[in-house]
Amino acid sequence: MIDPRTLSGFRDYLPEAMIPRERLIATAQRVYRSFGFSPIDTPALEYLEILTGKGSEETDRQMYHFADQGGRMVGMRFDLTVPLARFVAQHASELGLPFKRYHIATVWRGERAQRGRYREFMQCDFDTIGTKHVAADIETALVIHELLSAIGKSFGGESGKKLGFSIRVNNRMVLSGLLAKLGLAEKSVPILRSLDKLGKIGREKVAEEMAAAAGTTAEQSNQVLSLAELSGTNDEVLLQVEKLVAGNLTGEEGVHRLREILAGATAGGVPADALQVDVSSARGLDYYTGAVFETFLTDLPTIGSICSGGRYDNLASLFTKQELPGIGASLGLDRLLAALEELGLIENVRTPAPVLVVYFDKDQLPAYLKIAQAVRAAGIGAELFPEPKKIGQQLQYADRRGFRIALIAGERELAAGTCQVKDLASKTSAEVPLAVIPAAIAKILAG
RNA sequence: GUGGCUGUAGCUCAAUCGGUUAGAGCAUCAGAUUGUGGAUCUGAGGGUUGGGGGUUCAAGUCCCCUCAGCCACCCCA
Repeated sequence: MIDPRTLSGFRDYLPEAMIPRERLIATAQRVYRSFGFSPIDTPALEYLEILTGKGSEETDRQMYHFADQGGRMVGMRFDLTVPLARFVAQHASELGLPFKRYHIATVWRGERAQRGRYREFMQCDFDTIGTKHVAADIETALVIHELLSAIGKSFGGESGKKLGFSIRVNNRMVLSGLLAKLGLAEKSVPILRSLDKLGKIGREKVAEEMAAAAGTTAEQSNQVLSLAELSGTNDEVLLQVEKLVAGNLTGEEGVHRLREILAGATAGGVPADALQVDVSSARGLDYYTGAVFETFLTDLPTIGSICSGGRYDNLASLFTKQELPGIGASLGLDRLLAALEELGLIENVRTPAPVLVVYFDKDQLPAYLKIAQAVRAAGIGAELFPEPKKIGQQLQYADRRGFRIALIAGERELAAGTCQVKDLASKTSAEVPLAVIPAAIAKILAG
């Protein structure tokens, strides 16, 4: 016998996991579409040269790649942003700019699996290509906020539990500006990477790491750290940042754009405390050039960011001479799902249909088929139990799968042209004429 | 990819110093004289103790390798 097993970091999805997963996908689709983003898809495999050298050395190392049967070097997509850059460069003339798309698909990363970190997982990306205007930055913040709010309503809404989250905003121009002032512009990648760990390892370790990785002096490290350590309200932080980068155009522009994002988000209906300026948040991906976003769950920050993104103004430059700036973010669907599970926000439902038609009288199959079809015709999912087992067993099945309603009709009811509509949660039952079954069900489902 | 911890039934766990045929609860399935569920009772299935090798008269228990999970690093959704 072959041991049935799955690779490390790769998982099966049982119905109780897949039902909330599909619900999450549907929520993301709805939100993205409501902002005018269009769906696209791209291949899981690309020529290796398309994918490598876009994120960082580390991402190249984590990429799954191999030679195909024809000897071509191919890679499995590591994210959805790099394939998007290729896609837009290839189809720019057909798409027209600006182009807004969403893309919900699986990506693969060959890193060690952990809680909330998998080797195969789904990302839900949305991006706006072809504009540098801050309106796109603002809209990105709005979409992230709307997305997480909608997910909160869809998942904890009825149980009374709230899905708390906070969005951290930064702009890399602020850091680049300061680094330029300090004569460290060339060293920005290692410096940003060290800085990103500030919350985790503390100021002294970061300073040590910067000195080792980028050769910064104590004074330079100190300047960079003093920027990252600023605290207070968004306005207070920005005032201080402004002083530190004063005199550098890039830095001043970064501060200006951060202010515009905050103001725009407020105008767009985002509560003031939902967005937090965090100057130390830099993100490891090298391709970000401007605004940067990260989203953390208030009750489970340790699982990491569940929705991150930012502005990249020259990602497509490797594929085309046309200037294609972009901005967007990605919802980590599987990580979020792991978090929701851990927070107890996922109800144990193993059926996608709310109604079970009991196969009660073995000679009445046509009547049951007719009833089930009438319910479906009304837009409500209905399953007919596949064999005439004892009624008690069928009800037990309905309970365990999480059905909301059972339809029971025996000889007596069918002769009278009626059917019992049983609310499984309240254990109450009403006998109604066959014609009004859908209405009776709809009433229970709505209540 | 590096390091640490862990691995016994589908799940949660027992099993004395290495000592006979590896147990229990939950879950699953089947019943409890055939028109109403989450309870209870009875019974059944399910394990080469993650896999492989070694030490020993004897290994779930000790050693090595390997696979998987968790944690840290790295990185990130």
